[in-house]
Amino acid sequence: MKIEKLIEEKNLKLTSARRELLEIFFHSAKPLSFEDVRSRIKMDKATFYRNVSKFEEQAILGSFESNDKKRYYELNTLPHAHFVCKICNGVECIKEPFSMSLDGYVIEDIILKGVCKQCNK
Amino acid sequence: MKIEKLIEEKNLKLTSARRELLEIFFHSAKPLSFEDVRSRIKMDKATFYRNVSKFEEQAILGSFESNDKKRYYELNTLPHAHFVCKICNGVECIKEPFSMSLDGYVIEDIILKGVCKQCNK
DNA sequence: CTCTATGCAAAAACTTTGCAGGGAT
DNA sequence: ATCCCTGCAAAGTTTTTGCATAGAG
Repeated sequence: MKIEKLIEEKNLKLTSARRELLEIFFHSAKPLSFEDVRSRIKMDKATFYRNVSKFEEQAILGSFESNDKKRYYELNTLPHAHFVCKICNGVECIKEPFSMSLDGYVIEDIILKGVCKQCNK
Repeated sequence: MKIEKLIEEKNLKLTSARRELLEIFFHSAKPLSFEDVRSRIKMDKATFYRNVSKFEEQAILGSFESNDKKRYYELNTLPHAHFVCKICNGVECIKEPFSMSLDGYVIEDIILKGVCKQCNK
């Protein structure tokens, strides 16, 4: 199974906390904050943050800071942009691939801020 | 002078704290955090945050959350993108205008994340 | 058995709020 | 004189760290 493989490749120990955490990310279409994860499973915040940090170091997860002072994490898949709504604070992945270039800079992520479809009605 | 005019237009009182704060923003090429402002003038954090919030309500300032958990503020000028470096946490304004559109969404700001020119060497 | 991971509690970092006194109009 | 603004202190939020115990390999 992919979780076992992923953990083994990175020389980490597969604990039940890590399995549950990765399961959640594998099944989520959106980036998730600690609060989001916590609403799905009981996990100590220290365990959450230590694990997502480790997973980021290992390039399993990526993250960004939203408008609401929370950090959102997601699996490192294809590069794509994110949309953060300033009304509802919702976070969405934008499928369309981005291609923006700036001499001398490495662009790894794009965060678009504004008003989402829902709140725009 | 423009500061007096701006404050009067918005029906606010012109205090010395507000004058100093706006002077700093008028003379800065980059968005600034409380820490940045604090290194230039002595101002209580409550005063800083209450003022920048008020200025944001009045559309005098705009802001965004960076990678370092700090909020950066700047004068509301022409829409432009920002670059946040994940190595040095530096924030820069990107002059080139952006044009990105997504059906149903209102895009007001774009934050590019990655590695800046300096750190890329 | 050894070494890393977990959970709890306390601390850290940034921002917000309450309150009494001060200043702008 | 009135009403808004300021500074200090305390509280609120999210994330990090210390430490003893538990669990994976």
